[in-house]
Amino acid sequence: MARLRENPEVRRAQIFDAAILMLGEQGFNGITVQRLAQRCGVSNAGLLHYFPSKDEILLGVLDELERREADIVVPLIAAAADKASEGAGASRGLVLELLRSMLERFAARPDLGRFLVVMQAEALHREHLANAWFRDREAMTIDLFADLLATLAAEPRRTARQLVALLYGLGQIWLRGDRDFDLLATWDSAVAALIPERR
Amino acid sequence: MARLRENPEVRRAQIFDAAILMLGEQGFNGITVQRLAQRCGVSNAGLLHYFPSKDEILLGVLDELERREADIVVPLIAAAADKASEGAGASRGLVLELLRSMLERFAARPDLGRFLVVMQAEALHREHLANAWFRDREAMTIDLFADLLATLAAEPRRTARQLVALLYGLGQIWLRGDRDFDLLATWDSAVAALIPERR
Amino acid sequence: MARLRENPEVRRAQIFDAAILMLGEQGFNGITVQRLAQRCGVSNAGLLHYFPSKDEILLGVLDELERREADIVVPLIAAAADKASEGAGASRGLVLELLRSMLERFAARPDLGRFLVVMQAEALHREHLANAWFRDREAMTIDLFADLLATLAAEPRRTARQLVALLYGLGQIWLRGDRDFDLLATWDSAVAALIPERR
Amino acid sequence: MARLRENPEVRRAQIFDAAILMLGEQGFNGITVQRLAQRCGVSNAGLLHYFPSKDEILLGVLDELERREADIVVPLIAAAADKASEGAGASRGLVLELLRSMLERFAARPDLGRFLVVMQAEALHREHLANAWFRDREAMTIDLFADLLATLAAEPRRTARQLVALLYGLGQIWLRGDRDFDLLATWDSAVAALIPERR
DNA sequence: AATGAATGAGGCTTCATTCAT
DNA sequence: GATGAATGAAGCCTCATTCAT
Repeated sequence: MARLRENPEVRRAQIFDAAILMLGEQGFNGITVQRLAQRCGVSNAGLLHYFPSKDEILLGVLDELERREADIVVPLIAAAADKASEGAGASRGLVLELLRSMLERFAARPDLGRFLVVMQAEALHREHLANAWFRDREAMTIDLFADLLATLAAEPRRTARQLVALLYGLGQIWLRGDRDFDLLATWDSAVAALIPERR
Repeated sequence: MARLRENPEVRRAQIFDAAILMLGEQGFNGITVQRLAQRCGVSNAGLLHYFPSKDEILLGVLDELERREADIVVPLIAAAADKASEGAGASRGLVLELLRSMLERFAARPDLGRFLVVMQAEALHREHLANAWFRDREAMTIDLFADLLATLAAEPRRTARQLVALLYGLGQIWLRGDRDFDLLATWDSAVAALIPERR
Repeated sequence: MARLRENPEVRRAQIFDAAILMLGEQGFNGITVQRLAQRCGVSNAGLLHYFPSKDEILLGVLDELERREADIVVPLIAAAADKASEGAGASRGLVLELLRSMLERFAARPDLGRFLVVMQAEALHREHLANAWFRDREAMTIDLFADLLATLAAEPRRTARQLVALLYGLGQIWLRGDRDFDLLATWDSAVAALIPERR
Repeated sequence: MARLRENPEVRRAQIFDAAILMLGEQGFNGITVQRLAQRCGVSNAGLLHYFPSKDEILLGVLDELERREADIVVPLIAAAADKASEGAGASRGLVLELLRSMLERFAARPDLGRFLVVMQAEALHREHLANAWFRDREAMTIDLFADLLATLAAEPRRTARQLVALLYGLGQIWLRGDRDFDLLATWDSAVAALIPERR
């Protein structure tokens, strides 16, 4: 057998990508350590050398995702807050722009988007491994949106929920329909409608 | 063993309910013929006496759901169309009402809602047993909405997608958050924003 | 495949016998559900249809053994007690006879003897599945012997321990040496020496 | 990782001790190269650097034990033979003393005793790695005892077997019962009974 | 209608071992 | 001397399914 010794960092990244792909296709219960290993070009046992168990694979992926997300989202928000401080009048445009950039990230990595959409639904159940992760993530997102909308909407939390719902739903429809419509335009128009213009 | 001979119709219904519940919790790959049988108070083989295979259980449930849904939705739409024909001016109110009634049905049966939300995401994958079913259902729903919005929105299909997305997303958030906000009010306010008032 | 449907009682008995044989040869960690099943002419899963797990196989065997042993030993002791009550002077002979009959049972079923010898040693460890079973059994045996020796030995518990030790040890030596000496005679002579004749 | 470079001799001794301990607890099939390595503070591969395989670990331990034992027992016997040659009358006392010293060694190192007791039983099976070792050892011990008893017992081999049996059995009972009785006294009294006093 | 017996396939994980560093 | 990477081979158990009763 070709016992290919890879750089551990590379291997881990490779496993992450494959896991995101496969989990997004088949869900946690649908994948197999075996098949995941196969796609990574590693043996069954070889894969478990990096992650002690199947559970840890999912948790590891979530962990990594969280880290990456933080690296990206935090600066975005900081930037928005920065600009916003210059003048209150600018904030609606800034918020729309921020929201748009979130969807752009989604659209840029459909595999990741599918992973999130699928796992999120699977994790609805309280006993699911990833339930807490998605609960927390959702709560944080709603909180964040509500903060951003504080002065823009009469009921910021409600509008925040609507936006998050739209994000989930449009993403899913877009993925299911083989991306056969303009996701960004649909999103923008809905956002514009949901965040009322100041008079 | 108490070999309880049940009325077959009753048993089937009982199995349907249990299947919807468990599938909504754990997904198709998460459930087991064994465990489903257990919850129905039937033996492993006893369950498969009603459904030839695990696949058939899911397909059977979807079939049944489709039938029930048709029984309910068709009259609703007919009624709306009926009223609408009386005068074009009335239709916005009618559409809002119709949409609201759809969400009311969702809210009334959270187990069923969860089943749909979870299976729908799981079925994103082209190879999934239920992929076609959910694709068709979504296409029909979008078509239906687009028709209803024909004269109410500038881009009826786009608005239809937004509404469907909102439906999915709000449902999921509501379920995940233990129904800790007013689903109907949130929906109504979003719908009102997305379907512009005629001037 | 020849899907031979056996009488469940027969199957269980068959599994018991095979388990005793194999456990006596290879110990608990040395056997395999697979191999045990093979020797019983059942499939892997077929075996686990009778015992939910490998652990349960051992526990089941011990349970069954306990039951059988009780059926045999209790009457023996009752008989001894009965005879003994006729006249205290007779008891030494009775005790020797009783002990001899225990060893005869051991000699009659070397497979069972080996099972007990091997598992007993393996179960020395506190964490072993069968530790409690063998502890209890040993305590009971020592208690029983001590009772029988109450009037025959100056220190009944000490003599009881010596007898039990001899029982274990001779059994093991006999088995290891391919039964190349007269077990009963060796035992009788030791017992006679350890239980002093009344003067 | 702290790649602690240890003196090889020290490492080997350390591994021996850990192996004796773990083998005595869990038997050969119960231990794992991994776990043994862990207890030694070495990596998996690090352990196998000292012993080419798991089998070799056991064989190595037995080898080492044999060497140590020879170093101790040979002088003892020589001394006994020496004294014995002075006058035949002294030999019963000398034999009792010699036997006692064997048990004292057992009592002084319960971990080693447990190793011997457990492996000995496990090795009953002809196919066992250590079967030959324990057979040889037992034969030698019986031979030795029989020699010592040549003039002291009517049937030296029989008495020798009884003593060896007692040695095994008492050791095991003592270990199982958490050493809750006086091992040496129990042994001495049995030995005294089994080796008849000269008249 | 309903079940227990039985099974082949496969899933997660552990294990002893090899090899390059 | 010592290790991490990697693996093939099991091992226990679960699963969907079949079949005779």
